[in-house]
Amino acid sequence: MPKSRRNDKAAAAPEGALTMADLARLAGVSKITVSRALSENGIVAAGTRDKVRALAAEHGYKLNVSARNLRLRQSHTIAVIVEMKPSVNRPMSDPYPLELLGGIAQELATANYSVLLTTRPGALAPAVQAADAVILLGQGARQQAVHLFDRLRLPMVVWGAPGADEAHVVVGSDNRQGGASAAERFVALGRHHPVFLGDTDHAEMAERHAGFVKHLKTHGIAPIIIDHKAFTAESGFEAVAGLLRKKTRFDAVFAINDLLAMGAVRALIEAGLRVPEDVTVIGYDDTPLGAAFIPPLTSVHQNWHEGGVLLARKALALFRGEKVTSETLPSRLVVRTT
Amino acid sequence: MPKSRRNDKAAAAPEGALTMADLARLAGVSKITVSRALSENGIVAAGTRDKVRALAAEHGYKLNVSARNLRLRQSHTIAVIVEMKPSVNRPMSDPYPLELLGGIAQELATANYSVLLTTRPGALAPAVQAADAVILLGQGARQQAVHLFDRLRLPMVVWGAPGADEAHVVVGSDNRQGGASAAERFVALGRHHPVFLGDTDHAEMAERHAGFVKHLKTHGIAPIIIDHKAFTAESGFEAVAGLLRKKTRFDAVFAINDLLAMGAVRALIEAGLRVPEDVTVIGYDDTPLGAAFIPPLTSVHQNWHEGGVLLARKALALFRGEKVTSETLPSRLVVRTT
DNA sequence: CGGTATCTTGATATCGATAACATTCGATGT
DNA sequence: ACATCGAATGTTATCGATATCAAGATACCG
Repeated sequence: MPKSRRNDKAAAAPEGALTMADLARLAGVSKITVSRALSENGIVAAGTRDKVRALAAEHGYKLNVSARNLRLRQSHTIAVIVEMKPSVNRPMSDPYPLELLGGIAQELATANYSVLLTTRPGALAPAVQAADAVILLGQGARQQAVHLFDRLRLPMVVWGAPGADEAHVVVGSDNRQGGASAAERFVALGRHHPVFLGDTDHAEMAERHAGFVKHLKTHGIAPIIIDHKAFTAESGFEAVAGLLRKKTRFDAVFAINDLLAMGAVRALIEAGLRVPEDVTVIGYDDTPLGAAFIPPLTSVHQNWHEGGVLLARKALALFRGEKVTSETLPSRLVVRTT
Repeated sequence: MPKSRRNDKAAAAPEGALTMADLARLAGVSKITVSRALSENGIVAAGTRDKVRALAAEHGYKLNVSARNLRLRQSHTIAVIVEMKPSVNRPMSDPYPLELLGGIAQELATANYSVLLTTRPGALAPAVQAADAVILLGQGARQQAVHLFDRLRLPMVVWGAPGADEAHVVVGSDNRQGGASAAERFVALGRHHPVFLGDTDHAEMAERHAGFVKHLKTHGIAPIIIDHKAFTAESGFEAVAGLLRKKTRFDAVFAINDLLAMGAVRALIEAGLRVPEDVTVIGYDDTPLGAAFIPPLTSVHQNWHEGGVLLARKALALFRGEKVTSETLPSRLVVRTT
């Protein structure tokens, strides 16, 4: 069946490829009238508009996007650059980028925009450069981000921690508050020897750390900090096992990641301790896995979907030349068993 | 700064928007020569080509994709329709769609194609309809898929199980073989009372089930089948706990998913059984989580990245009118502790 | 009934790149 | 020396939609 496809094109225009000119002929009006009738804000007599729209629907008319974009000198496209390979920093095991993408796609679809997906190496493709704006996911707001921005010269919005780098519009979760909410719970539970588990170099994690430490300080508590580069359950296990071996005294663990938290819980249970009675544990990201974990993990939830929606809106606003500011989404502690 | 953006456009073309005509003037040749010089297979004198290319690079010339696509009557775009919301069948906790997407994006980028990402509701957007082909992810090869195909009238490739529905080109993992490889290992380990844990209604899972059962049968073994709709660790835990309560005799568990497998392992360990000595467990998908689990999970690995690459290639081939067939990727058992 | 305001529609030019056909020029053969 | 061939480049037309400016139709006013 597909064999003749190529020829179909060259031979007969029909092929279902109706143009505005065709519609115009059918309706007995001019091209431009069809254009106006089909557009949202075109000024046409109600009767004409209805007739044209009916015809368009009947014949399955499809707008030629390239032609419109060429004429309007814009692409109606937002490029999303995602880091899709797993790495030390991003175990990929979480749904994070997908949920963000879902939010972005949904929001842009309602605005009649398209999502052009690329990985970093593909960012120099002409189609990307023609985008109306760029959204950056999973790059960590600094380094390469700036670089790409310079090269592309496009309005850009970044997901991450609104760090010192205020050159970009950044959307991200309130990691500081997330850290604080964990601290808050520990205080409420009367824990006095909390442990922080995670990489304090990473921008977003550093925020969680800062919020955590600060809140504890107001209660006169200084946590034990375990600066851990890896993000796996195994490393969480090891870290806590190490503490236990050294007979360090602690009664609470805040991990910057559900995986680490799960490893920590395992280590505690294997050592014969009770969770949460002896040691209470809080993770981060509120992954489905943490929720399905046994015992179900208490974790800080980030609203990724909404984050995606926000990224999309800001990208569009930026393109339109509106004033756009960075924004931080609230995170909230989801209390389960641990 | 962005305030004047709109006017910039209307006012001065400069704005970095160099066209072929501009380049032609600079190089002292005609537009078409520039076009040929910049294209891969244009016939131009080597000297001219180099001069033009140098100029293009120097001035940062960017091809206007809309114009090219309009003229060539194709979009150089493949639409990827993904189900991005979590569901009973797809816990989203696995990297599955992202890795596929990564493979697709990479392959299409090298072919100078763009990836247009949409969710199902966005599939009727003009930009999607203009795509050269469509790739469907996470829809389960039947139902809606056909529907969309009819509506869109586009070459289409689907990720999933090459079921009875041979109307489409389907790329997927060899789930039957995956199931068989689990059975094979159980046999090799001398286990005689294996359990199958998973939803046999779901197309892909049904394949795993079939392969598993069939291979066991050749060794005269009939597994216990637990037809389980949920895909969470908790439900895996419950299922195995139930078996233990009923004092069912079993020495091996094959779960169609790492989460279920992890739950199963937990149930076994909590019941005082040793894994893998008393009961050996095999999961599916080889997720980073399973690998980081304690004990590290033995699991069937699917090559998603390659799957993405294949989907992309087939989509392109289909568009070009070449003959394209469904294809099944081998899966392999990754043996770890369990 | 003339004249102006309003509404609706149309003719033309244009966005930027490329295919198809035309042309120029030097080289080669006899 | 002339005809012919082929490489290199140019001219023109075109893809489909829309902004701009102009014109026709209708209504309303005094």
